[in-house]
Amino acid sequence: MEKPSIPQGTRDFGPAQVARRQYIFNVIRRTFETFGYAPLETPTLENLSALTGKYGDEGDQLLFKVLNSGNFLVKERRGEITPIVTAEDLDAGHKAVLPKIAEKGLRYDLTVPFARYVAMNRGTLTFPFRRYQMQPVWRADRPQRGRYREFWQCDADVVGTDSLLCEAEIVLMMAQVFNGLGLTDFTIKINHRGVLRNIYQALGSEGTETDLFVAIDKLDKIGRDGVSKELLEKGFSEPTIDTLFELLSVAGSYPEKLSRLLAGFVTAGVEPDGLRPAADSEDEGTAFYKGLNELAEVRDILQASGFTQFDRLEFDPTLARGLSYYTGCIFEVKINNVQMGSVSGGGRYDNLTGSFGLPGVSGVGFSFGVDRLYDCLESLDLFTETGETPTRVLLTHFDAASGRAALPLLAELRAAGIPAELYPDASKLQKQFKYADAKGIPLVVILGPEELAAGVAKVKILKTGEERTLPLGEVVGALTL
RNA sequence: GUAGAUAUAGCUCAGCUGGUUAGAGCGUCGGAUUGUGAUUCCGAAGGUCGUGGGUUCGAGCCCCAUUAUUUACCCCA
Repeated sequence: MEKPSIPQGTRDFGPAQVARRQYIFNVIRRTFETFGYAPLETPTLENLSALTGKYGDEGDQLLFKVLNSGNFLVKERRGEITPIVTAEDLDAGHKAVLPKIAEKGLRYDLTVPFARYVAMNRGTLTFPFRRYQMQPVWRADRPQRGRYREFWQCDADVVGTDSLLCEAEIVLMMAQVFNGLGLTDFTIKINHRGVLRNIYQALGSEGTETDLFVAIDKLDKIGRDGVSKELLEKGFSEPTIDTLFELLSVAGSYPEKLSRLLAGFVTAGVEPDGLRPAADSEDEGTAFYKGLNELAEVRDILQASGFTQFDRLEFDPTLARGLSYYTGCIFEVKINNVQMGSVSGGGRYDNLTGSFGLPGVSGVGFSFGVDRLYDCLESLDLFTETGETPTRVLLTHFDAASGRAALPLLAELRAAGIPAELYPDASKLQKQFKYADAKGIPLVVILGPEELAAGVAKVKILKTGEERTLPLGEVVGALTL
């Protein structure tokens, strides 16, 4: 017989796990709704063409493709058979064959399907449109710690405004969720694609932007030497790399880093996005860089909103993030006292709906990785007690007569909203008690021949061992209290 | 895609330089207690040692292949 198994990188969730996961979902959902986001669900399958090209080359390779149904090799119409995959296609390799045999794919994230939805429903939506979405996504990645092939994201996005209030609210929501889950030691990292572009410009535009971003994103992981080595291989010169590290080494608080980078960009002669008139003189004004400026404003809005956890918010100019659709602010959150990749991330995308025929709609959003949050909470032992079953009361079963006699009480309990079950078999009472104990059911009602004769029921509280005898008619009332 | 580790009872793992009938703890089931759980005591069931080859008088142990799991890289939630 074949050993039962499930595909690599997927998991079953037992009752206890589901209860814990629901707890996480509820904290997130409550936060999203508090900020005015409305729920949305989209299909598991998307047209492959809607997914490709949005996540960079690496991302495209991680898409799960779904084979066309039926005979995907030939098309038969009125007896006429034409090949779908030709010999030339096969010669050209899998990349030529793929789009002909797989037209659908599993969603890779929730942001791109959302952009597709917005473009399709532009006529009926009221902008700015805020939506949240909690659904599984799939990536054909090699599974390892904190990485699964099927995992759940909780996404909140707002489109149709480029107000930085939205960015600030993302920080507020992130903090609210982590605080709500009891995860106190977190760091929200923030950066801006504009800052990264300015850094690239400050280097005199050597090499390619992507190579630069990919390399510096790894700074905290492989260190300065590792990044230098990688950049040298990508064609950056040594003096350029020195300039880079000088820029990246800015230290201090969030605002201090901003002003130091500003000075660095001016020194390097980076073309500013404009000039801001000086406050009281007739100077030529100070250089104005959109990225730095927006980061400063996000912080101002947070301050005005009563946000206090600035020690948890870090401006990190090395944060890059791989998803290629980001254009403005970018976010990433790490839980510090546990070894786990980022548990949340997001950013602004100016033109994601453009690829679906709706240009000029800016959006910003972020996402929580539920599975990683779960792993963090578990390794930090932060789950409060969650039972294996919702059942609160177990009715015991002695024989056919007592089992039958318990049914009215069972119905009464359920009608009163108390989750209850009757042990289905007339097993030994010992066994029924063991069952209640193993499942964490707090109350056992004993309704045997003796009790029935007297018109009473015994209610036992398992935790304390306390047992009370009540008239049958008062049981539900006593348990409701 | 690249590199490493692991695979023995339902679960977690022992198993000596290759040597007779492969062990423990937990869990399960039964009994002590025929109407009272979690504690205690007694007992039982449960394994073709991932799979397929090979070396050997003899393989859970050594060699080869294969599959699965897992860790790191890449990338990401």
